[in-house]
Amino acid sequence: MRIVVARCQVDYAGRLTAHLPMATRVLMIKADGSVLVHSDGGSYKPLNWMSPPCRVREGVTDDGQVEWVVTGKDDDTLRILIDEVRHDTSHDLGLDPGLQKDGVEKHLQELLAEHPSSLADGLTLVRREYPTAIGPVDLMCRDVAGASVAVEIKRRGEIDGVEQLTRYLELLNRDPLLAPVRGIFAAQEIKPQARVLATDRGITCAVVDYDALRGMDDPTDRLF
Amino acid sequence: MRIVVARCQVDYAGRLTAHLPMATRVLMIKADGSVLVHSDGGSYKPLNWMSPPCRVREGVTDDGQVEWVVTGKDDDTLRILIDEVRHDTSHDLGLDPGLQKDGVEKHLQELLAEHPSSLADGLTLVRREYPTAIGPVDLMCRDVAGASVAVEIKRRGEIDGVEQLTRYLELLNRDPLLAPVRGIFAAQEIKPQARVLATDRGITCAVVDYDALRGMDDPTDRLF
DNA sequence: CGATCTATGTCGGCT
DNA sequence: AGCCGACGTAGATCG
Repeated sequence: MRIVVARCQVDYAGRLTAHLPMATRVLMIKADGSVLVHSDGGSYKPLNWMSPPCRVREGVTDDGQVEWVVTGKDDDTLRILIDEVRHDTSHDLGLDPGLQKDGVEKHLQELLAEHPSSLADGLTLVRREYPTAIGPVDLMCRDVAGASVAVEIKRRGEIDGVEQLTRYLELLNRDPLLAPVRGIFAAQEIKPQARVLATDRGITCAVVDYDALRGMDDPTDRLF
Repeated sequence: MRIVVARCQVDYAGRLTAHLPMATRVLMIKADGSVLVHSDGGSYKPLNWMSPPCRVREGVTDDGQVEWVVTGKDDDTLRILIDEVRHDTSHDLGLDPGLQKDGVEKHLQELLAEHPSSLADGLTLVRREYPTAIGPVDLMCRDVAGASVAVEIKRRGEIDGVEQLTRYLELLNRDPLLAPVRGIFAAQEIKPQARVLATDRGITCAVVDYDALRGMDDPTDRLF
Protein backbone atom coordinates (compact mmCIF):
# COMPACT_ATOMS: atom_id res chain seq x y z
CA MET A 1 0.00 0.00 0.00
CA ARG A 2 1.40 3.32 -1.12
CA ILE A 3 0.01 6.53 0.27
CA VAL A 4 0.68 9.80 -1.47
CA VAL A 5 -0.53 13.24 -0.50
CA ALA A 6 -0.20 15.62 -3.40
CA ARG A 7 -1.64 18.54 -5.27
CA CYS A 8 -3.13 16.85 -8.29
CA GLN A 9 -5.64 17.02 -11.07
CA VAL A 10 -7.62 13.94 -12.03
CA ASP A 11 -9.45 13.01 -15.20
CA TYR A 12 -11.49 9.89 -15.68
CA ALA A 13 -12.82 8.54 -18.93
CA GLY A 14 -14.78 5.32 -19.08
CA ARG A 15 -18.43 4.70 -18.50
CA LEU A 16 -18.65 8.42 -17.95
CA THR A 17 -16.31 11.37 -18.07
CA ALA A 18 -15.30 13.15 -14.87
CA HIS A 19 -12.82 15.83 -13.92
CA LEU A 20 -11.22 16.98 -10.68
CA PRO A 21 -9.52 20.38 -10.72
CA MET A 22 -6.05 20.81 -9.21
CA ALA A 23 -6.17 20.49 -5.41
CA THR A 24 -4.48 18.64 -2.58
CA ARG A 25 -5.74 15.09 -2.12
CA VAL A 26 -4.78 11.69 -0.77
CA LEU A 27 -3.91 8.99 -3.27
CA MET A 28 -3.98 5.35 -2.17
CA ILE A 29 -2.38 2.75 -4.40
CA LYS A 30 -3.23 -0.72 -3.21
CA ALA A 31 -1.23 -3.89 -3.73
CA ASP A 32 -3.55 -5.05 -6.51
CA GLY A 33 -2.86 -1.84 -8.44
CA SER A 34 -6.19 -0.19 -7.67
CA VAL A 35 -6.10 3.53 -7.03
CA LEU A 36 -8.27 5.71 -4.78
CA VAL A 37 -8.44 9.50 -4.79
CA HIS A 38 -9.75 10.84 -1.49
CA SER A 39 -10.53 14.33 -0.31
CA ASP A 40 -10.84 15.40 3.30
CA GLY A 41 -14.59 14.92 3.47
CA GLY A 42 -17.53 13.14 2.02
CA SER A 43 -18.04 9.54 2.94
CA TYR A 44 -16.15 6.38 2.28
CA LYS A 45 -16.51 6.75 -1.45
CA PRO A 46 -13.46 8.27 -3.09
CA LEU A 47 -13.78 11.28 -5.36
CA ASN A 48 -12.46 9.08 -8.10
CA TRP A 49 -10.85 5.66 -8.38
CA MET A 50 -9.88 2.71 -10.53
CA SER A 51 -10.96 -0.76 -9.54
CA PRO A 52 -8.77 -3.81 -10.03
CA PRO A 53 -7.65 -5.33 -12.24
CA CYS A 54 -5.75 -2.33 -13.48
CA ARG A 55 -2.25 -1.02 -13.99
CA VAL A 56 -0.53 2.22 -13.02
CA ARG A 57 2.15 3.71 -15.24
CA GLU A 58 4.11 6.63 -13.93
CA GLY A 59 5.25 9.00 -16.64
CA VAL A 60 6.19 12.57 -17.44
CA THR A 61 4.17 14.91 -19.65
CA ASP A 62 5.61 17.15 -22.35
CA ASP A 63 5.55 19.94 -19.76
CA GLY A 64 7.75 17.87 -17.50
CA GLN A 65 5.02 17.17 -14.95
CA VAL A 66 4.62 13.81 -13.32
CA GLU A 67 1.55 11.97 -14.57
CA TRP A 68 0.06 8.66 -13.52
CA VAL A 69 -1.98 6.84 -16.07
CA VAL A 70 -4.16 4.10 -14.61
CA THR A 71 -5.75 1.81 -17.15
CA GLY A 72 -8.48 -0.66 -16.29
CA LYS A 73 -10.46 -2.98 -18.46
CA ASP A 74 -12.91 -1.74 -21.08
CA ASP A 75 -10.81 1.34 -21.91
CA ASP A 76 -11.33 2.91 -18.51
CA THR A 77 -8.61 5.43 -17.89
CA LEU A 78 -7.70 7.56 -14.91
CA ARG A 79 -5.13 10.28 -15.46
CA ILE A 80 -3.58 11.87 -12.41
CA LEU A 81 -1.42 14.91 -13.00
CA ILE A 82 0.85 15.46 -10.00
CA ASP A 83 1.81 19.04 -9.26
CA GLU A 84 3.46 18.78 -5.87
CA VAL A 85 4.07 15.80 -3.61
CA ARG A 86 3.61 16.49 0.10
CA HIS A 87 3.94 12.94 1.33
CA ASP A 88 4.83 9.55 -0.13
CA THR A 89 5.16 6.36 1.91
CA SER A 90 4.68 2.65 1.32
CA HIS A 91 3.55 0.06 3.84
CA ASP A 92 3.40 -3.70 3.88
CA LEU A 93 0.01 -4.64 5.30
CA GLY A 94 -0.13 -8.35 4.48
CA LEU A 95 -3.33 -10.19 3.72
CA ASP A 96 -6.40 -9.16 5.64
CA PRO A 97 -8.36 -11.86 7.48
CA GLY A 98 -11.55 -10.21 6.25
CA LEU A 99 -14.81 -8.96 7.64
CA GLN A 100 -17.20 -11.06 9.66
CA LYS A 101 -20.81 -9.89 9.39
CA ASP A 102 -23.76 -10.78 11.53
CA GLY A 103 -27.46 -10.00 11.46
CA VAL A 104 -28.74 -9.21 7.97
CA GLU A 105 -31.82 -10.21 5.99
CA LYS A 106 -31.29 -13.92 5.66
CA HIS A 107 -31.28 -13.97 9.44
CA LEU A 108 -34.57 -12.09 9.45
CA GLN A 109 -36.09 -14.76 7.23
CA GLU A 110 -34.85 -17.50 9.57
CA LEU A 111 -36.38 -15.78 12.56
CA LEU A 112 -39.73 -15.25 10.85
CA ALA A 113 -39.72 -18.85 9.63
CA GLU A 114 -39.39 -19.89 13.26
CA HIS A 115 -42.06 -17.49 14.45
CA PRO A 116 -44.59 -17.02 11.64
CA SER A 117 -47.31 -16.25 14.17
CA SER A 118 -45.59 -12.93 14.84
CA LEU A 119 -46.87 -11.90 11.40
CA ALA A 120 -50.48 -12.94 11.96
CA ASP A 121 -52.18 -14.89 14.74
CA GLY A 122 -52.16 -18.59 14.09
CA LEU A 123 -50.04 -18.38 10.97
CA THR A 124 -48.01 -21.56 10.38
CA LEU A 125 -45.12 -22.22 8.04
CA VAL A 126 -45.54 -24.48 5.01
CA ARG A 127 -42.04 -23.91 3.68
CA ARG A 128 -39.29 -21.36 3.21
CA GLU A 129 -38.15 -20.34 -0.28
CA TYR A 130 -41.30 -21.79 -1.82
CA PRO A 131 -40.40 -22.23 -5.49
CA THR A 132 -42.35 -20.63 -8.35
CA ALA A 133 -41.56 -20.16 -12.03
CA ILE A 134 -40.53 -16.56 -11.43
CA GLY A 135 -38.51 -17.15 -8.30
CA PRO A 136 -38.86 -18.35 -4.72
CA VAL A 137 -41.44 -16.93 -2.33
CA ASP A 138 -39.72 -16.15 0.98
CA LEU A 139 -42.30 -17.90 3.15
CA MET A 140 -45.37 -19.87 2.23
CA CYS A 141 -47.75 -20.20 5.17
CA ARG A 142 -51.27 -21.16 6.12
CA ASP A 143 -53.60 -19.08 8.23
CA VAL A 144 -55.96 -20.36 10.93
CA ALA A 145 -58.64 -20.99 8.29
CA GLY A 146 -56.21 -23.11 6.29
CA ALA A 147 -55.86 -20.59 3.46
CA SER A 148 -52.49 -20.01 1.77
CA VAL A 149 -50.47 -16.91 2.65
CA ALA A 150 -47.39 -15.80 0.72
CA VAL A 151 -44.91 -13.70 2.71
CA GLU A 152 -42.31 -11.45 1.14
CA ILE A 153 -39.59 -10.30 3.53
CA LYS A 154 -37.40 -7.25 3.11
CA ARG A 155 -35.22 -5.38 5.54
CA ARG A 156 -36.64 -2.16 4.15
CA GLY A 157 -40.04 -2.41 2.53
CA GLU A 158 -40.16 -0.40 -0.66
CA ILE A 159 -42.32 -0.34 -3.74
CA ASP A 160 -40.22 -2.96 -5.53
CA GLY A 161 -41.00 -5.51 -2.87
CA VAL A 162 -44.73 -4.94 -3.25
CA GLU A 163 -44.45 -5.38 -7.02
CA GLN A 164 -42.49 -8.57 -6.47
CA LEU A 165 -45.07 -9.99 -4.06
CA THR A 166 -47.85 -8.94 -6.44
CA ARG A 167 -46.26 -10.95 -9.26
CA TYR A 168 -45.95 -13.99 -6.99
CA LEU A 169 -49.55 -13.69 -5.87
CA GLU A 170 -50.81 -13.36 -9.41
CA LEU A 171 -48.95 -16.52 -10.39
CA LEU A 172 -49.84 -18.48 -7.25
CA ASN A 173 -53.51 -17.63 -7.61
CA ARG A 174 -53.57 -19.31 -11.02
CA ASP A 175 -52.98 -22.60 -9.19
CA PRO A 176 -56.42 -23.94 -8.20
CA LEU A 177 -54.82 -26.10 -5.51
CA LEU A 178 -53.49 -23.03 -3.74
CA ALA A 179 -55.94 -20.25 -4.58
CA PRO A 180 -56.98 -18.08 -2.97
CA VAL A 181 -53.55 -16.92 -1.81
CA ARG A 182 -53.25 -13.68 0.13
CA GLY A 183 -50.05 -11.76 0.76
CA ILE A 184 -48.15 -10.36 3.71
CA PHE A 185 -45.40 -7.82 3.13
CA ALA A 186 -43.00 -8.01 6.09
CA ALA A 187 -40.14 -5.60 6.75
CA GLN A 188 -38.35 -3.88 9.59
CA GLU A 189 -39.47 -0.61 8.05
CA ILE A 190 -42.11 0.03 5.39
CA LYS A 191 -42.01 3.16 3.25
CA PRO A 192 -45.29 5.07 2.96
CA GLN A 193 -45.58 4.62 -0.81
CA ALA A 194 -45.01 0.90 -0.47
CA ARG A 195 -47.66 0.69 2.24
CA VAL A 196 -50.19 2.56 0.12
CA LEU A 197 -49.56 0.33 -2.89
CA ALA A 198 -49.69 -2.83 -0.81
CA THR A 199 -52.93 -1.82 0.91
CA ASP A 200 -54.47 -0.88 -2.41
CA ARG A 201 -53.73 -4.39 -3.64
CA GLY A 202 -55.11 -6.10 -0.58
CA ILE A 203 -51.67 -7.01 0.74
CA THR A 204 -51.18 -6.84 4.49
CA CYS A 205 -48.17 -4.95 5.80
CA ALA A 206 -46.28 -6.25 8.83
CA VAL A 207 -43.56 -4.27 10.51
CA VAL A 208 -41.08 -6.66 12.08
CA ASP A 209 -39.27 -5.96 15.33
CA TYR A 210 -35.92 -7.62 14.76
CA ASP A 211 -34.71 -7.31 18.34
CA ALA A 212 -37.95 -8.70 19.75
CA LEU A 213 -37.78 -11.64 17.33
CA ARG A 214 -34.18 -12.27 18.28
CA GLY A 215 -35.27 -12.26 21.89
CA MET A 216 -37.91 -14.92 21.11
CA ASP A 217 -35.30 -16.98 19.33
CA ASP A 218 -34.24 -19.03 22.33
CA PRO A 219 -31.24 -21.12 21.24
CA THR A 220 -32.33 -23.90 23.63
CA ASP A 221 -35.33 -24.45 21.33
CA ARG A 222 -32.92 -25.90 18.82
CA LEU A 223 -32.36 -29.39 20.13
CA PHE A 224 -31.11 -30.81 16.83
CA MET B 1 -6.78 14.34 7.26
CA ARG B 2 -4.95 11.97 9.54
CA ILE B 3 -3.48 8.78 8.17
CA VAL B 4 -2.54 5.96 10.51
CA VAL B 5 -1.10 2.59 9.62
CA ALA B 6 -1.51 0.22 12.53
CA ARG B 7 -2.16 -3.29 13.66
CA CYS B 8 -5.73 -3.06 14.84
CA GLN B 9 -8.95 -4.88 15.57
CA VAL B 10 -12.25 -3.31 14.59
CA ASP B 11 -15.78 -3.90 15.82
CA TYR B 12 -18.87 -2.28 14.43
CA ALA B 13 -22.32 -2.28 15.95
CA GLY B 14 -25.17 -0.48 14.24
CA ARG B 15 -27.55 -1.68 11.59
CA LEU B 16 -25.55 -4.88 11.74
CA THR B 17 -22.69 -6.26 13.75
CA ALA B 18 -19.29 -6.77 12.16
CA HIS B 19 -15.86 -7.72 13.34
CA LEU B 20 -12.35 -7.41 11.95
CA PRO B 21 -9.65 -9.53 13.60
CA MET B 22 -6.31 -8.02 14.53
CA ALA B 23 -4.28 -7.16 11.43
CA THR B 24 -2.35 -4.30 9.88
CA ARG B 25 -4.56 -1.76 8.13
CA VAL B 26 -4.75 1.86 7.04
CA LEU B 27 -6.98 4.19 9.04
CA MET B 28 -8.09 7.47 7.50
CA ILE B 29 -9.63 10.09 9.75
CA LYS B 30 -11.13 12.87 7.70
CA ALA B 31 -11.64 16.46 8.77
CA ASP B 32 -15.36 15.88 9.35
CA GLY B 33 -14.54 13.09 11.83
CA SER B 34 -15.44 10.23 9.51
CA VAL B 35 -13.22 7.17 9.71
CA LEU B 36 -12.25 4.65 7.05
CA VAL B 37 -10.54 1.31 7.63
CA HIS B 38 -8.78 0.11 4.50
CA SER B 39 -6.92 -3.08 3.70
CA ASP B 40 -4.45 -3.53 0.89
CA GLY B 41 -6.96 -4.88 -1.57
CA GLY B 42 -10.60 -5.12 -2.40
CA SER B 43 -12.15 -2.13 -4.03
CA TYR B 44 -12.77 1.43 -3.08
CA LYS B 45 -15.04 0.37 -0.28
CA PRO B 46 -13.33 0.22 3.10
CA LEU B 47 -13.49 -2.89 5.24
CA ASN B 48 -15.32 -0.80 7.76
CA TRP B 49 -16.08 2.86 8.32
CA MET B 50 -18.16 5.48 10.06
CA SER B 51 -19.92 8.13 8.01
CA PRO B 52 -20.27 11.71 9.16
CA PRO B 53 -21.62 13.18 11.25
CA CYS B 54 -19.68 11.33 13.90
CA ARG B 55 -17.10 11.81 16.60
CA VAL B 56 -13.86 10.03 17.46
CA ARG B 57 -12.75 9.66 21.07
CA GLU B 58 -9.30 8.30 21.71
CA GLY B 59 -9.04 6.35 24.94
CA VAL B 60 -7.24 3.60 26.77
CA THR B 61 -8.75 0.25 27.73
CA ASP B 62 -8.37 -1.43 31.10
CA ASP B 63 -5.55 -3.44 29.53
CA GLY B 64 -3.76 -0.22 28.70
CA GLN B 65 -4.31 -0.52 24.97
CA VAL B 66 -5.19 2.46 22.84
CA GLU B 67 -8.80 2.37 21.66
CA TRP B 68 -10.70 4.68 19.37
CA VAL B 69 -14.42 4.85 19.83
CA VAL B 70 -16.25 6.39 16.90
CA THR B 71 -19.90 7.18 17.53
CA GLY B 72 -22.32 8.11 14.79
CA LYS B 73 -26.01 8.82 14.86
CA ASP B 74 -28.55 6.14 15.70
CA ASP B 75 -26.20 4.39 18.17
CA ASP B 76 -23.77 3.32 15.49
CA THR B 77 -20.45 2.56 17.09
CA LEU B 78 -17.07 1.67 15.67
CA ARG B 79 -14.43 0.47 18.12
CA ILE B 80 -10.85 0.34 16.92
CA LEU B 81 -8.38 -1.33 19.21
CA ILE B 82 -4.86 -0.25 18.30
CA ASP B 83 -2.10 -2.73 18.92
CA GLU B 84 0.89 -1.17 17.20
CA VAL B 85 1.22 2.08 15.24
CA ARG B 86 3.45 1.88 12.19
CA HIS B 87 2.72 5.31 10.79
CA ASP B 88 0.83 8.39 11.87
CA THR B 89 0.74 11.66 9.92
CA SER B 90 -1.68 14.53 9.46
CA HIS B 91 -2.16 16.64 6.38
CA ASP B 92 -4.03 19.83 5.62
CA LEU B 93 -5.84 19.26 2.35
CA GLY B 94 -8.17 22.24 2.29
CA LEU B 95 -11.56 22.20 0.68
CA ASP B 96 -11.92 20.18 -2.48
CA PRO B 97 -13.38 21.94 -5.51
CA GLY B 98 -15.36 18.79 -6.16
CA LEU B 99 -16.08 16.43 -9.00
CA GLN B 100 -17.39 17.54 -12.34
CA LYS B 101 -19.35 14.81 -14.10
CA ASP B 102 -20.25 14.73 -17.72
CA GLY B 103 -23.50 12.87 -17.68
CA VAL B 104 -24.68 9.79 -19.33
CA GLU B 105 -28.36 9.31 -18.99
CA LYS B 106 -29.92 12.70 -19.13
CA HIS B 107 -27.88 12.99 -22.31
CA LEU B 108 -29.38 9.72 -23.55
CA GLN B 109 -32.85 11.19 -23.16
CA GLU B 110 -31.79 14.31 -25.05
CA LEU B 111 -30.38 12.25 -27.88
CA LEU B 112 -33.49 10.09 -28.16
CA ALA B 113 -35.69 13.18 -28.05
CA GLU B 114 -33.76 14.45 -31.04
CA HIS B 115 -33.91 11.14 -32.87
CA PRO B 116 -37.12 9.35 -31.84
CA SER B 117 -37.22 7.53 -35.18
CA SER B 118 -34.25 5.46 -34.01
CA LEU B 119 -36.72 3.75 -31.64
CA ALA B 120 -39.33 2.97 -34.31
CA ASP B 121 -39.68 4.03 -37.93
CA GLY B 122 -41.60 7.27 -38.31
CA LEU B 123 -41.88 7.92 -34.56
CA THR B 124 -42.12 11.63 -33.79
CA LEU B 125 -41.75 13.46 -30.49
CA VAL B 126 -44.77 15.05 -28.80
CA ARG B 127 -42.89 16.16 -25.70
CA ARG B 128 -40.17 15.21 -23.24
CA GLU B 129 -40.99 14.67 -19.56
CA TYR B 130 -44.69 14.37 -20.35
CA PRO B 131 -46.42 14.96 -17.02
CA THR B 132 -48.76 12.46 -15.37
CA ALA B 133 -50.17 12.19 -11.86
CA ILE B 134 -47.60 9.57 -10.93
CA GLY B 135 -44.59 11.23 -12.51
CA PRO B 136 -43.27 12.34 -15.87
CA VAL B 137 -43.05 9.98 -18.84
CA ASP B 138 -39.60 10.30 -20.41
CA LEU B 139 -40.85 10.73 -23.96
CA MET B 140 -44.37 10.94 -25.35
CA CYS B 141 -44.42 10.26 -29.08
CA ARG B 142 -46.74 9.48 -31.99
CA ASP B 143 -46.22 6.67 -34.45
CA VAL B 144 -46.83 6.82 -38.19
CA ALA B 145 -50.50 5.94 -37.67
CA GLY B 146 -50.87 8.85 -35.24
CA ALA B 147 -51.21 6.65 -32.16
CA SER B 148 -49.63 7.64 -28.84
CA VAL B 149 -46.43 5.94 -27.73
CA ALA B 150 -44.94 6.33 -24.22
CA VAL B 151 -41.19 5.78 -24.00
CA GLU B 152 -39.36 4.92 -20.78
CA ILE B 153 -35.59 5.36 -20.99
CA LYS B 154 -33.04 3.65 -18.76
CA ARG B 155 -29.34 3.18 -19.10
CA ARG B 156 -29.79 -0.41 -17.95
CA GLY B 157 -33.20 -1.88 -18.56
CA GLU B 158 -34.34 -3.96 -15.60
CA ILE B 159 -37.61 -5.19 -14.26
CA ASP B 160 -38.30 -2.01 -12.27
CA GLY B 161 -38.31 0.05 -15.43
CA VAL B 162 -40.90 -2.21 -17.02
CA GLU B 163 -43.09 -1.89 -13.92
CA GLN B 164 -42.72 1.86 -14.05
CA LEU B 165 -43.70 2.05 -17.72
CA THR B 166 -46.60 -0.32 -17.06
CA ARG B 167 -47.96 2.03 -14.39
CA TYR B 168 -47.68 4.97 -16.78
CA LEU B 169 -49.42 3.06 -19.56
CA GLU B 170 -52.24 1.98 -17.29
CA LEU B 171 -52.83 5.59 -16.28
CA LEU B 172 -52.43 7.07 -19.76
CA ASN B 173 -54.84 4.55 -21.25
CA ARG B 174 -57.57 5.84 -18.95
CA ASP B 175 -57.45 9.11 -20.90
CA PRO B 176 -59.82 8.70 -23.89
CA LEU B 177 -58.02 11.50 -25.73
CA LEU B 178 -54.77 9.52 -25.68
CA ALA B 179 -55.85 5.87 -25.64
CA PRO B 180 -54.72 3.55 -26.97
CA VAL B 181 -51.18 4.25 -25.79
CA ARG B 182 -48.49 1.65 -26.39
CA GLY B 183 -45.09 1.52 -24.74
CA ILE B 184 -41.46 1.35 -25.77
CA PHE B 185 -38.85 0.40 -23.22
CA ALA B 186 -35.52 1.85 -24.35
CA ALA B 187 -32.15 1.15 -22.77
CA GLN B 188 -28.52 0.66 -23.66
CA GLU B 189 -28.83 -2.86 -22.28
CA ILE B 190 -31.96 -4.84 -21.45
CA LYS B 191 -31.86 -7.72 -18.96
CA PRO B 192 -33.56 -10.96 -20.04
CA GLN B 193 -36.15 -10.95 -17.26
CA ALA B 194 -37.07 -7.37 -18.06
CA ARG B 195 -37.42 -8.25 -21.73
CA VAL B 196 -39.68 -11.20 -20.96
CA LEU B 197 -41.91 -9.14 -18.69
CA ALA B 198 -42.10 -6.29 -21.19
CA THR B 199 -42.94 -8.58 -24.08
CA ASP B 200 -45.58 -10.33 -22.00
CA ARG B 201 -47.22 -6.97 -21.44
CA GLY B 202 -47.08 -5.92 -25.05
CA ILE B 203 -44.28 -3.43 -24.47
CA THR B 204 -41.68 -3.11 -27.21
CA CYS B 205 -38.03 -3.28 -26.19
CA ALA B 206 -35.49 -1.06 -27.93
CA VAL B 207 -31.77 -1.41 -27.33
CA VAL B 208 -30.15 1.97 -27.82
CA ASP B 209 -26.67 2.41 -29.28
CA TYR B 210 -25.39 5.43 -27.40
CA ASP B 211 -22.32 5.94 -29.53
CA ALA B 212 -24.28 5.69 -32.77
CA LEU B 213 -26.80 8.21 -31.45
CA ARG B 214 -24.02 10.52 -30.39
CA GLY B 215 -22.62 10.19 -33.88
CA MET B 216 -26.00 11.23 -35.33
CA ASP B 217 -26.07 14.18 -32.96
CA ASP B 218 -24.31 16.60 -35.27
CA PRO B 219 -23.55 19.73 -33.22
CA THR B 220 -23.99 21.86 -36.36
CA ASP B 221 -27.70 21.01 -36.20
CA ARG B 222 -27.88 23.23 -33.14
CA LEU B 223 -27.78 26.68 -34.63
CA PHE B 224 -29.20 28.36 -31.55
C1' DC C 1 -19.79 -17.34 -16.34
C1' DG C 2 -24.07 -14.91 -16.23
C1' DA C 3 -28.39 -13.58 -13.72
C1' DT C 4 -30.42 -11.95 -9.66
C1' DC C 5 -30.56 -9.72 -5.14
C1' DT C 6 -28.65 -7.18 -1.25
C1' DA C 7 -26.32 -3.12 0.75
C1' DT C 8 -24.07 -0.16 7.38
C1' DG C 9 -25.10 0.90 0.01
C1' DT C 10 -23.89 6.32 -1.38
C1' DC C 11 -25.35 10.31 -3.96
C1' DG C 12 -28.07 13.77 -6.05
C1' DG C 13 -32.57 15.86 -7.05
C1' DC C 14 -36.97 17.13 -5.71
C1' DT C 15 -41.18 18.08 -2.66
C1' DA D 1 -36.00 16.90 6.28
C1' DG D 2 -37.93 12.99 3.91
C1' DC D 3 -38.81 10.49 -0.29
C1' DC D 4 -37.34 8.64 -4.70
C1' DG D 5 -34.42 7.12 -8.34
C1' DA D 6 -29.59 6.42 -10.40
C1' DC D 7 -25.09 4.52 -9.75
C1' DG D 8 -18.40 4.05 -13.18
C1' DT D 9 -23.21 1.08 -8.18
C1' DA D 10 -20.03 -3.21 -5.75
C1' DG D 11 -20.44 -7.76 -3.74
C1' DA D 12 -22.62 -12.33 -2.80
C1' DT D 13 -25.16 -16.14 -4.05
C1' DC D 14 -26.92 -19.39 -7.06
C1' DG D 15 -28.06 -21.81 -11.57
